[in-house]
Amino acid sequence: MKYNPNTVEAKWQQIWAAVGADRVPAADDRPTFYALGMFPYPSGNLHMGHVRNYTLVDAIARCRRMQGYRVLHPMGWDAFGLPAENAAIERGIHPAVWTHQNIAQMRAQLQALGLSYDWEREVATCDPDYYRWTQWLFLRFWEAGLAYQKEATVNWDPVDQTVLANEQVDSEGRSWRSGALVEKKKLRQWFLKITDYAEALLQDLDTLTRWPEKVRAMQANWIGKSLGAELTFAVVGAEARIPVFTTRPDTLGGVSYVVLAPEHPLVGVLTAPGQQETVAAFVAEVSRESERERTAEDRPKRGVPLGREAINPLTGETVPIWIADYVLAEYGTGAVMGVPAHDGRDFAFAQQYGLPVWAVIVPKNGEPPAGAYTDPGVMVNSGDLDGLDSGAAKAEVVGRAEAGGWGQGRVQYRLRDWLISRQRYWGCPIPIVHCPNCGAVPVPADQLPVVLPENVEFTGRGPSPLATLQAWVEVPCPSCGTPARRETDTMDTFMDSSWYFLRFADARNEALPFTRDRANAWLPVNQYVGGVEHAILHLLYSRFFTKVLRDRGLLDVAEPFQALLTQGMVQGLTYSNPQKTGKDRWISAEKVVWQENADGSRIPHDPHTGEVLTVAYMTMSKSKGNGVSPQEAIAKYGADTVRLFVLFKAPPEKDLEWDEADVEGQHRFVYRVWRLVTEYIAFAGKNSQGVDRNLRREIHTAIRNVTEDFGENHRFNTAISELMKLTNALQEGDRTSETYGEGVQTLLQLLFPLAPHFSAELWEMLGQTPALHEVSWPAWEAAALTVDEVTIVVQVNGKMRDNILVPTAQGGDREVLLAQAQAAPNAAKFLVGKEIRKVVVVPGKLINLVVG
RNA sequence: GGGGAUAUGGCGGAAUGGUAGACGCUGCGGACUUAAAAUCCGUUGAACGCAAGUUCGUGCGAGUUCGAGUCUCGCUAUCCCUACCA
Repeated sequence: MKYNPNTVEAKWQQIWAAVGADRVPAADDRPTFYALGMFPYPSGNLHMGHVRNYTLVDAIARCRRMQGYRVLHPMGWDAFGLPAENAAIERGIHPAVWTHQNIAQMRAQLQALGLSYDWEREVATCDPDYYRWTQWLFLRFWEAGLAYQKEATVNWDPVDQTVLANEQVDSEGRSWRSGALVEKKKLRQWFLKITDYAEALLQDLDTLTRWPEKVRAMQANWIGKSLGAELTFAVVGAEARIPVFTTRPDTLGGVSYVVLAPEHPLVGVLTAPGQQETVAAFVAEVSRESERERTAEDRPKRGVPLGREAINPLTGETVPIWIADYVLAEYGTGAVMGVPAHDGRDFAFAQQYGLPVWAVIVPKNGEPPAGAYTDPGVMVNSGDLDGLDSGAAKAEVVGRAEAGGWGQGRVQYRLRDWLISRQRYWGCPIPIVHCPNCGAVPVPADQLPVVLPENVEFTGRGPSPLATLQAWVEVPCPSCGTPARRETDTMDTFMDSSWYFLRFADARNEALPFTRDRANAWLPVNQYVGGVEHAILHLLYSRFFTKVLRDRGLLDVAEPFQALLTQGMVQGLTYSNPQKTGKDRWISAEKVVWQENADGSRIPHDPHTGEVLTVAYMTMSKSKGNGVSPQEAIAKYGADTVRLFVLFKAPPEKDLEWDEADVEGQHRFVYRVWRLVTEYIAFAGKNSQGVDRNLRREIHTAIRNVTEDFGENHRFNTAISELMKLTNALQEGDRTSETYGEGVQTLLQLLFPLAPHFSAELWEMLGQTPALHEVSWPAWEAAALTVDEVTIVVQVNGKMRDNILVPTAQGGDREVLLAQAQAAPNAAKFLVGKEIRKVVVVPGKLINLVVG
């Protein structure tokens, strides 16, 4: 019978859906397993990155089902966000309509891959049934004092009169839509107090032993814990005091100036009369610069003096006070003590403006470097601290500061509170009403959800569409009934995705986002799989949510994701013209002009200029035109081949090169199995007799190795190579033995999690019942793995010289091995005239003769 | 500047401190075919050799060990993340 992937795949997808093969089974005494891939944004089309991500999770989920777990394997949609609003602006289609169309299309694409989702738990974050609970959870944060408002800087497009997201500002600081230079503007914004959890988020990284080291390091860096001190400088002739944060209190004696951020609140107070204009001009100039300009590398540091002096609390010396663009208002106290001798940035600044450099630490041995000396050392020029180790001096200075009331030790985190306000329509409305009497009042739970109004006009200009809808905005205060106004900001979409894994545990609950029991039953996610691009934000926010919800008594787990796998990118063949720079150097594959050389090799050329192109594998992206459509690949080869290819070509965490020849190779493998099994079926029943011990050993070796490869490390690439070996062994094996049938069945069982459709079909054709998705994972028999004789490697001085064959029982017998090794002809050559000084035996493996 | 990762044939990649290169791709040779495709068989790290085999070989340099791709120390290169974070 001819193998037609598309027919076979459609058939089994229908069968599994009809019998509910992928639904979470009712609770019983089996252990649970929660397998999750990061849910996608419904752009409308699946790309290869999705295919790889979800195939990995599916293989894990299917294998765990066969191994006797109750598996939760859900899928949903991260469905709020800007692209839907852009579609509305550009094409006049409502974001909800556009989004739901895309979801329908992508759901069909996922289904064509044969992914074993429990679709009854599907969620879309833009549906009121979901975002109602996002709002409900926001109010739990509010109750806990973890949601608050404050002024914050936003990107403001002066032409369109609208707020822009960071990703809508290009590298030159211009609006993507209007092209106007983006300005900074202060607006009152909502924040979540993630900084309250900085220490817990940092500490618990240690418990995530099955996360990649890389991701844990990235999160730790992002949280950025620094141990140091806050020290206070008094100001000559003024009441004000300047607190600074430093990690190097030992260098306090070397301070030659104090410097504030231009935005520091004390700037106005402290500026001397004669410096008013200079300072005002500098502050204005800095505020005009974009973040990018201000933080650009190798840009000279700039500043101006305030015309006033501060008093060094340790030495009593006076030093000038400056403001400078290299000091950040948001970090620490927004003020820094300038120690040019021991800080690279301060050194550069001091050089620029001729400020003095006073060294107070020298290396233990050797000469101090020409620039700043930032390593530990010995104190000098520091009065009674001289001779002290700089580490000890740190503690001493902090001790004196605490005793003298001018400072104390302090922990500083780099992590900032999470700004969740977005001035847009297509997001979850923040369930708050602003009342002139009561202030910010939460919308009562029984009035949730605050539903997004539908009759909205999208222009891309002016304030958020929500703010212009008077009928929606104007409501009575839930508390006192006074006419009040709804909050018109919506939430960052990361809010929606910070708890979706909890909703899947109880997706159809209409009374709560989830019950505590269900959450506890399924969480933490046993295996989470996604791209490393979410290593910080999504994963950190989800951890934060989980900890807050635990502290609010909504569930009992401290961490949402027990094991994390960050899969590599999918790369495509990429043609670029080295003569060009920028976006137009990429030539998509179908546009490349091929010219044949005399020797038959084909060289790619630019279709416009005729220049020779370079070829490389690069991450697939629209702009490079190097993407491969999953739909086309599935139509051409079938989902099983595509699945096997993405699993085989590289280990999961490495980048994967989409190579058509390798896809063909995988297709050949599928066909080979098909032919092998159908030929066996045609043959079966004739002469089935006897056990083929060698074949049986290969079968059970394959079971053992594949089972191990399906463990925590998810080595699907080597699992598939084991299956290829088993296939090769069967091809060479004796069909008349009864072992052959065992081999064929085992092959299909092991293949099922990876390539479910055609293995299920062949299983059925074999006449096996029940259907393959109900069959459990095979176990290997230790007895089947034994051999009568083992090959022992003979080494002389550690070099392989010969092999000997000995009965298994004697594989560790020193005398036997030594005698045979000396007799082995090729080894013997290297023993002539030499004395054996030592014999090393590794039982069952090798014997090494050390001679001299 | 800080952090993380990686380095093995023509290519993707395998190798609990014990036969380096499994498995696959490509290339080459052959079978089948009127021919081609498909399929099947053989071969495919380098050098020397008729062969048996020998020598070299896992980015570079040391070290530990009977034995190192693997462990230790020191470098180099590439990639990714992050960054005036005081």
